[in-house]
Amino acid sequence: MGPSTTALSIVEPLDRQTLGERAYAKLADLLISGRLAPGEKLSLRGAAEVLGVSIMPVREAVSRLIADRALEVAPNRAVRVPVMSAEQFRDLTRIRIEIEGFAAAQAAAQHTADDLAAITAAEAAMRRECEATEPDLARAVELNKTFHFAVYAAAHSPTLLEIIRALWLKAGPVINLDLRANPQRLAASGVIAKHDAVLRAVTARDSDGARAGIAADIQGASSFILSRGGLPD
Amino acid sequence: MGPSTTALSIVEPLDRQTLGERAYAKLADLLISGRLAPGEKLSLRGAAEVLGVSIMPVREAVSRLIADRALEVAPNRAVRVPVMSAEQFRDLTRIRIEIEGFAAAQAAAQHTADDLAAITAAEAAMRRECEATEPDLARAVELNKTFHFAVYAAAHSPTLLEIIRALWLKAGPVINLDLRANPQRLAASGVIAKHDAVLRAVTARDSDGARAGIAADIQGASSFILSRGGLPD
DNA sequence: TGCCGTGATCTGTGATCACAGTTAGACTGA
DNA sequence: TCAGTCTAACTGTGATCACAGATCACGGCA
Repeated sequence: MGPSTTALSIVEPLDRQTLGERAYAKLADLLISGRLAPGEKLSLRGAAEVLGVSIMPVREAVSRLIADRALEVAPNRAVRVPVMSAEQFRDLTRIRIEIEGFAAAQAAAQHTADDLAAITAAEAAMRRECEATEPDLARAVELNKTFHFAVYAAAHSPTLLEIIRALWLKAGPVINLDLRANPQRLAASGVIAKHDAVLRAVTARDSDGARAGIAADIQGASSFILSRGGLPD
Repeated sequence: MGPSTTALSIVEPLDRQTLGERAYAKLADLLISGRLAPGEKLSLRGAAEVLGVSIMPVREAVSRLIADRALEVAPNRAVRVPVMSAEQFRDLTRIRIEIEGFAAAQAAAQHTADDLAAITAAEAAMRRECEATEPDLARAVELNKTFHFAVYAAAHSPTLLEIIRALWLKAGPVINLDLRANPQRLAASGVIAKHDAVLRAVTARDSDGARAGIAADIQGASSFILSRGGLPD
């Protein structure tokens, strides 16, 4: 054994994440942050070379993302980011409002002091970035995600959190690609005001208010994107 | 080309599903129908031999199921069906009621004549099996699944359907294992009456009624299982 | 000039091999 | 008889090879 049993009992965990998991995390991040555009093709061997591993870990990561419908295989066997029709996007928005709204309501009812501190901090960081003279778009996208998931995490339901993560995997490419094309949406659509409403509702343990706030945030972004008409069908 | 161009235009589709998909479908069916018990270990090579393929397709299937939390890898790297604590099961039930209830409400509002016919037929088949002199348990489980998904399919949302399928993948082992141990639950818990209530609500386009009916069905089974106290923690 | 066959190169899928880590069983020692 | 050790047979993970199908560009024929 080691030099000391007591020392071992402390250090133990030793997160041994597999290469496949790391590849999945990397690809998932690219999707959620919208750096992989809808329709973009993805080569297993190409991705493997970029990530500096063999194609085996990439295969596992990609097969998981395909199972989540975050990627798809074309009839030609080519792997690509799905192109979402306007109707599909409306459907996804409806589901997000229902499920993320539910999570926000649960968060309002069940949050702890730590949860509230995390949510408050995330809201402040997001506000600071958006009100800066020259906002960093990539950072704003990241902070938006941080805020939402700080709220959802306060619902204390791992299963629910996982479902929402899968929804963001699908919505990410569409939403954030659009945001890249229209940076002014950050200021125009009143994201900050809606986040503030959510924060205040959660603080007041107002479940209906939290649900409505999240719904308004999601619906706002969705309507903006649909109004631009960039989606097929 | 072939002997006739007109003939080709008819036959074309030719579903070429991969071995990995078939392995996934097979394993998923085993989980949903509860033939894989919580805690049961699963060997990649063993499963591959049973399925008559190499371990590669099984690896893909298993990694997808692990991503869905329908399987888990123990710290020893052993793959097994997760053992769910009572608290986790309560959490899962709460989410199922919310999401499957939402799907039922949507189904009530948006179903077509074909949907209604499928739901009606599924309800009748389930009733027939349960009221038989000696009901076939495995068949009853299958028919219960058919009825629920006939309802959910009427919501016409592929994304929602996929989420629910993932939920059943988690709940299946617990629910159907318990059902195997307590076959009398089929008659005792009033499943038939609840399904009938759902059918009537959907027919009447009563969204709230459909939601309540599904919620009662899920809650009924969950309460029964929890009352038996077979779950750890 | 326009079109079609053809081969090189890419794709994902599947099989096989290699490896580190764990586990269980048998064997040895007292 | 029992405790300890050590080997042999597993486990999942990763790499490499093999293959069928798809894509695309080049070249020859009409």
